[in-house]
Amino acid sequence: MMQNNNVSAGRAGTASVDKAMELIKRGCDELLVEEELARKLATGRRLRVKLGLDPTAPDLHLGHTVVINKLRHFQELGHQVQFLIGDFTGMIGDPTGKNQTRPPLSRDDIARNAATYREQVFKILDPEKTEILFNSSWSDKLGAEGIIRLAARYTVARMLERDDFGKRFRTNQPIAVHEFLYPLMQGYDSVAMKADVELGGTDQKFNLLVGRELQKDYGQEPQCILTMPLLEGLDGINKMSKSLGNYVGIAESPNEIFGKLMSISDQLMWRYIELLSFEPMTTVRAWRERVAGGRNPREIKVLFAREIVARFHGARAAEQANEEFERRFRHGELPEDMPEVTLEAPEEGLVIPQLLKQAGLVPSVSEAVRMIEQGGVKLDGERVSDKALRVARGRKVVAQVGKRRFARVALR
RNA sequence: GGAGGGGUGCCCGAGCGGUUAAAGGGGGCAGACUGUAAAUCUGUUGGCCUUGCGCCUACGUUGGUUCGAAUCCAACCCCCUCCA
Repeated sequence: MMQNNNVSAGRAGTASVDKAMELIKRGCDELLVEEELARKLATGRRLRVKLGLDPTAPDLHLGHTVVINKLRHFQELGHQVQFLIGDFTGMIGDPTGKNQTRPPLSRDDIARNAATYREQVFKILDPEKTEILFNSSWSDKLGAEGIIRLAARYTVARMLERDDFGKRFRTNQPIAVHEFLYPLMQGYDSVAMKADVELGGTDQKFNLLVGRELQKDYGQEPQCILTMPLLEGLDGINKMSKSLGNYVGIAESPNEIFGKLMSISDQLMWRYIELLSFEPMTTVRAWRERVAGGRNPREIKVLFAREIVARFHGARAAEQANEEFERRFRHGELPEDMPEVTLEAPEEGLVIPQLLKQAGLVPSVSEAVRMIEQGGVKLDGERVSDKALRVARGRKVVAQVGKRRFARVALR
């Protein structure tokens, strides 16, 4: 399931450093400072690569995996990943972007979330080269005095360099004092971990840079920072997020993942491939040429969708999802399995809108009527145009609404 | 503490006494087409049934005025802007 891009670890001449740099830079937004990273790589040392995560919301989607994939690249190059669960910083709540405060999490919640992370993340990462850490283990020890000393190392002016702080300050929006602590604590994590590289989304750039500064302050070699773009959701406009419903969850079924990936636009496909595929760049370039030469982009999308399904569910599942998709959407056949329901019918039979509603295919009879009027309803493959149609007791039918909702309905 | 502005359907946003289940846009859904759950075009988008120019629910909350209110009045709740 995990492919090896056969780039071997460390101990390397400039040629392999160059190769490593190409892999590391793939899809990334910004790498600071490039020469420093090249130098670190050239030592042949096993680098400590840090990624910090909230202890909340462990339902990962493909957007989250963009950064995790990059960690994997580092592992392929032989380096050590340090997966940091921010159980201490979680109490502060990163003010980046949003303004709603999160409810504080209990120790149990955090432990459970960490376990879920581990489970999901190891579908991508190599457990042998991954360490999981909790920042409370050093932050708790700081105490009030330690935090004050830490806070003394940074100035308000520098804090206001962060775009959202600056903007809020200029427009008289509130900034709570503790919000300044977040970047500081995150930076202190890098000190405590002696991180060589820290990854994050583009929105994390400021926080990552604070880590660099603090490390210098503590007499350490500063970490390099690597930011990854935020992945657009299925709509191609907003960033992928669960609340917008434009996401592909990595725990979703093979058919769902496959279908959702097939539904992205032909243009967006390339973005997804760049950020999510592990295929070598040479292959991707060849794909682009093929499509530019008139090949159907659908073919490439299939390859990509299969790769992603295989990553989370294995190659067999990917193949089956592919076949199922072909059957249903190219040839318009019935899905492999569909929900079966048994409904009570009155003597004179059950009217079709009721049937659809009771079978759970539509949320209301009004919706059912609308669907019939629009020609979206089929019974045993036959389009239904009469909304007063009754289905007799004792019959078994396959009811369909649109292209994707099916049920096998028995009436008694 | 003072002065203003505002809360409308999934979201944004018009309406400012009747013909308003509420313009327009976004999103969603369906259909056509197709190369796919791409793109494009069209339609649709509160619920219920006895499908009728039917009934119920809905414009922050609660009351009131009126034959009739999202639209007017009162009180309350919440949000925003400016001043201090």
